[in-house]
Amino acid sequence: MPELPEVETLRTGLSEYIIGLKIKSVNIYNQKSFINQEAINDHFYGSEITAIKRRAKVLKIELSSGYTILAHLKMTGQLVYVGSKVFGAGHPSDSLMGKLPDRSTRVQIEFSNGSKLFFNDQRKFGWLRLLPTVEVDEIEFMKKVGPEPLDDKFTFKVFKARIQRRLGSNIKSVLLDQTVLAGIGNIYADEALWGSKIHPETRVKDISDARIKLLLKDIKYILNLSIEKGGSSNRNYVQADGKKGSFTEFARVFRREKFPCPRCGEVIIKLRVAGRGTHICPACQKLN
DNA sequence: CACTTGACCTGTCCGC
DNA sequence: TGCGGACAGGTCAAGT
Repeated sequence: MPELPEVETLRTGLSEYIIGLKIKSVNIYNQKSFINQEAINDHFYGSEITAIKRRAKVLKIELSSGYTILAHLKMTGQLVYVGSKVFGAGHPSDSLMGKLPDRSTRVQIEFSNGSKLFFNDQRKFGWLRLLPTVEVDEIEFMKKVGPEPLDDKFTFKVFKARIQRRLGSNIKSVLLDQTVLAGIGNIYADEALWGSKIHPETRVKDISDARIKLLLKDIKYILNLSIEKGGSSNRNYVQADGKKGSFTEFARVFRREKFPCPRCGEVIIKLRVAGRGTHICPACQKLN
């Protein structure tokens, strides 16, 4: 899915558009895409959106009813707001008027002012889940998920201790492990490893402190840069108003196999690590 | 434990 | 053009 920068971009966009709106109705086209539907009648209809937060790759849309909609987009989920009736002609979501819902729409939420929020998800892996706000941080995922990498408290010392919980594992799987740290996925794992010149199959115990320091620095750099660019839009991801992010243009190795490494000119290759397509510069990122 | 594979789904792309 | 297989930004469960 959407990794941390994409979900964060979505959080910002949605906050601008839907905070304060009142939920009028909901259409659920795919039952599995909306968990805990039994709470809809009493805690969904008529409530207002009060805040939108993010933890790891999960969005928390808080309602005045004391309930929260959690949203996980997984690989292909989108939350798209169509609000031309509110913003008038020329709003970015204009181009989507009349195009949604489409065959990938799993849930449609209509607000009392006539605007709509669409949850589209080609592969149906993502979900919305309605539960009491006080229970959000008690669910299994929230309890076990690792720290936020962009938090000021996420220092070298913390990062090192977190990754060294898995000393014998290759660094790429560890970066993808959400219980070690939150929010990194396949794109930013590859980008950060290239930035710090670490081969993705390097075992954690073989990485020096100096290198761990560089890796942390690059993780923060790359996540912040991507948020600034509105996230990556390789395939399915779009922002809250349907626009694409531009980070992909700044990717240095991800899906750039056969292109030259921007640092040394060597040809970028693609491998399979941790069961995922993995892109490296074989000259910059050597194993040992 | 660490690691792999399969499952969940749909769509696209590539080679024959 | 059609068909089969591989692959796609994520996470879980089960198997080795």
